Amino acid sequence: QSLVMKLLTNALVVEKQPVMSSLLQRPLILKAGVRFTATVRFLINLPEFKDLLKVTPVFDKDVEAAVKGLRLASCCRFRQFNFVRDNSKRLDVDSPGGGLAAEFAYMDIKRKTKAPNEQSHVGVCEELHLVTFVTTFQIAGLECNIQVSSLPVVVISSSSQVCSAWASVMWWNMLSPSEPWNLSLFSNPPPLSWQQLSQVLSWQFLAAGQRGLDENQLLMLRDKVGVDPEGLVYWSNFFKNESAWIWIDGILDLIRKYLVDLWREGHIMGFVSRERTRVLLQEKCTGTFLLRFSESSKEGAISFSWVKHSNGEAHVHAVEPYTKKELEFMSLPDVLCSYSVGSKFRKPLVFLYPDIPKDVAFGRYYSSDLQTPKQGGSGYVDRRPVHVSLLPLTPHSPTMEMNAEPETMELEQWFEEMISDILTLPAPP
Amino acid sequence: QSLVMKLLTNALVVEKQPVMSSLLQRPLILKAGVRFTATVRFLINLPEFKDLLKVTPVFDKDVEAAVKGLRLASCCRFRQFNFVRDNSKRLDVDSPGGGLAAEFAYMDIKRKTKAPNEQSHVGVCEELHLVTFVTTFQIAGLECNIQVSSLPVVVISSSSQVCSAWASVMWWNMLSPSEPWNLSLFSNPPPLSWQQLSQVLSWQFLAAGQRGLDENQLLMLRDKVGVDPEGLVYWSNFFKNESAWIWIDGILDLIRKYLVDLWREGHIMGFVSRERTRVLLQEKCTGTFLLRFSESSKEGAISFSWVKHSNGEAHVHAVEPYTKKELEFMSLPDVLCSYSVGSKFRKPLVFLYPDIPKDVAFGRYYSSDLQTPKQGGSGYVDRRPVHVSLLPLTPHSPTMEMNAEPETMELEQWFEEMISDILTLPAPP
DNA sequence: ACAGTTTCCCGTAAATGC
DNA sequence: TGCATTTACGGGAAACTG
Repeated sequence: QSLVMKLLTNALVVEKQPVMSSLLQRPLILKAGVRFTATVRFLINLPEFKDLLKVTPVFDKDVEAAVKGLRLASCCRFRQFNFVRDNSKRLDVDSPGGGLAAEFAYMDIKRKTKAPNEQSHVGVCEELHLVTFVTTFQIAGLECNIQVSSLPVVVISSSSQVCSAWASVMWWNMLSPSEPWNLSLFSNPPPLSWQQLSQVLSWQFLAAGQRGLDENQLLMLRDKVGVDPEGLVYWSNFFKNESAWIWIDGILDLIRKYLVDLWREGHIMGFVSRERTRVLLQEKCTGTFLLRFSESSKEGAISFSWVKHSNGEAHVHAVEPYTKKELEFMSLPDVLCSYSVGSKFRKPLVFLYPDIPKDVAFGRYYSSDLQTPKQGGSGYVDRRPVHVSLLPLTPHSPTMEMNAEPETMELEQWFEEMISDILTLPAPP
Repeated sequence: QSLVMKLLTNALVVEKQPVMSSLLQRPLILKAGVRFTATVRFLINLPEFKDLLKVTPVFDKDVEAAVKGLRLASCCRFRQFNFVRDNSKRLDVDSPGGGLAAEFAYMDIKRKTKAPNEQSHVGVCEELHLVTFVTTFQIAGLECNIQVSSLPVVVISSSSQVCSAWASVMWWNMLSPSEPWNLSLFSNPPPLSWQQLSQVLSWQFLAAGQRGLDENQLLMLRDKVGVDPEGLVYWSNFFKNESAWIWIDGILDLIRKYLVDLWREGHIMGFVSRERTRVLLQEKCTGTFLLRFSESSKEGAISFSWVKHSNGEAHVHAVEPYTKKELEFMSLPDVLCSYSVGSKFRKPLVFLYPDIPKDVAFGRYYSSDLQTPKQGGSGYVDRRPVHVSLLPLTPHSPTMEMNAEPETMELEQWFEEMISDILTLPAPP
C-alpha cells in the first residue's frame, strides 16, 4: 500500500493552458474572472482506478492550511481567491494513451472579500499562488489522499498587469532550479547574473519573433538593464520604476503584432544606440539605413536612420518612430518603400545596412506596387499614404542659406530626375 | 384625501440619465448589466412627506401583473428582467427647490432565466419595457399607493444593438403623440409619413453635428429610405434588412467622432448621389471638389470628388472613401490639404463647391503646416502622411497613349511649377 | 495627493440558441 | 444551416482605496 501511495503522490501532472487568447505563450498568469483550462493526468496506467478518482481543484490549498494553523496573525498575507464553481471531476480514460485524465475547463477564480490581515508588502504581481488538485479514495479499505500542484501562478485583475506578471514569471523561472520553491520569493528576491537574464531575454524574442538576440543587441541591453560590477542584476532595477523590462516588453509586443517577418529575417538591428547608429552609418554610402527601436517610447516604437553624404560630410537622420497604432495602418515595409523627403519627394532609403538593396530585403512584403493603380469596379480612385519629411535643409527655406551647398546638390539631382522623366515620357503626338 | 391621491398619482417625474457614456444623447436604451441612473422627483412641495416616501423601482411592473392575472399562457411574452439589487430609497429634500427627490444610482438589470412561453415574435430591440417607481405610505390612517413610470425602454445585451434600439426609439417618439402608449407597438408598427421621418432624421444630425439636413440632402435620403406613393415609410423598409437606417447611423457616428466641425459649418454636402455630383462639378472649374458619404459602406465613410477639365472634357474623379479607422490617424482637413495625384504629386483639390478656396474652408483645421518642419528636441525628423493616387491617365503609362493630350498639359504644368520653384530658390552663392 | 490596483464598459469576436 | 442574440474578454480609462 505504501508503495502505491508514494507512486500516486507524484502521479498527477498538470498541464496548464492559456488564460487568455493573447497569452498563448504566457501560462502561469491567471486573470481573475477570466476562464482557463487545465488538464490533470494520472500517470500510472491502472484501469481499475477508472471512476474512482474524483479530483477537486483548490486554490492556494497549503497556504490556507498554514494560516489556519500556526501563523494566523503573525504576518501579512497575500490576496485570497477561490474557484467560483465546483469543478470536481472524475478522471476518465484518455483516448490516445489509455491513461486516466480529466480536462478542467471553465475554471474561474474570484477574489475573496479582503481579510483584515491581508496586506502584503509585495506588489500583486509578486505574489505567487498555487492551484492544487486533490483526490481522496479508498483502496483495499485504506483511505488515500493524493494531490498535485501547478507551478507558481501570478494572479492579476487587469490585462495591463500582464507585463509585470510576466517579469515575475521569468525571474522565478531562472531561480527555481537553484532555489527551493518559495512563494514568498519576491519579499526578498535574489539577483540574477546577466548571463542568466540575457538568456531569458533572448528566449522572449525567440518566442515573439522566431529569432533570439545577437551579441551586439545583448550588449546594448546590458547597458539599459543596469548590471552591477559583479555582473548581477537586481529585481528592483530590472522591474521596478521606469525599468528596462517595461520598455522591452513593449518592443516584444510590437514584434509579435507587426514585425514578426522582418525580425525573423534579421532585418531589424533594433537594439543599437543612437551614437552607434551614427558610427555605423557614416562609413556607408548615401542611402544606407537601419532599423532601431525607440529608446524613449514605453509603448514599443521603431524608427529608421539613414545617412546622406554631401559636401564630404555625413549627415545621419532618424525619422520620428512608428508606433503600433501607425503600423496597424501601414506595414513597415510599405513605409520604407514609400518614405520620401523634401518637396521633390526624393527617396532617401536605398540600402539596408550594411549593403542590402532595400527591395531585396523588403520587396516581398510591399502590399502592392504604387506604380500600378488599382482599377476596382467601385469607380473610386485608389490611394495610398506616403510618409514625407521635410529635412531641416530644404530648397524653400531661405533661413538656411548658410547651408547652400547641399541645396545646390538637391537642385542638380532634381534636374537629373527631370531629364530622366522627360526621356521616359511618351512623345506628344 | 382623494384630491391628494390624484395629485400624487401624477406627482413623480422620472428623469433618466444615460446608460453608457457614449449614449449621452440616447436615453431610453438600457444595456443589461450596465449601470444607469434615474432621478425621481416629488412634485408637490410638502415637507411633511419627508422620510415618508420609500420609493422602489420595479422593472416591467404592470406587465408582470397582467401576465400573472389573465393572459398567462395566451400569448408570447417579452424577455423578463429585474433589478439586481434592492434600490429602494427614501425621498429627501432636494437642495435647490426644496422639493423631495432621490437619485437612484447604480441601477442594474439582469435577465431572468427564460420562461417557457417567453418567445416574442418581434426582435429584442422592438420590445418596449418600463421602469416603474412605486411607493406606499399612510396618511391620516389611509394607505396610499402611488407610482410613476419611465418612457418605454429598449433593453439590449450588446452595444452592437444600440443602432437598432435607437431606430425603435425614434419610431416610437414620432408615434407617441397620436397613438396611445402601446408596448406592443412593433408587433404591428404603423407607418410614418416622410414628413415626420425626415424631421426626426434631421434632428439626429442636429444632435450629432450641430446642423440639420437641408432640402437637397433630404431629397437624396428620401430615395434611399423608400417612400411609398402616398408618402408613407414602413418600419420594415426603414429598419429591416440592409436598410437605410443602418447606413445613416454609421454616418451619424462618423460625424460625431470625426466630422463635427466640418459638418457644423456646412462644408460637407454628404448626401448627394454620384450622378448629381458629376452634374454639379462638371459645370465648375478644374479643382472644384465636394465631400460626400459613401453609399456602399455600412460603417460610415466619406469620399471627395473633384473635376478636372482637359481638352474640353470634364473628368470627375472620386477617391476611395475614408473610414473611421483612417480618420483616427489623419483628420479629413489634413487629408484634403495634402492629397496629391500622379508621380509629380500635383494637388487636384482647389475649390470646395461651389467656389470656396480650399484653405479658406479647411485651413483653420490643418494640424500643422507641411512647409514648416517641426524641430523637436527629440532629434527625430518629423514626418506626415500624404495620400497619393495615380489616376488611370499618367505620364508613365504608355497604354494610355490615346489620351496624350492631358499628358501634354501635365508636362506643361510641370515646367511651370519648375520655373516657379527655381525663381523662389535662394541663389547659389 | 498619489500610485498601485481594481472596476467599468465599449467594441469586436466568438459562441450560443433557435 | 443561417440569422439573431448573447457572452467573452482585450484594452483603455475611470474609479477606488488605502
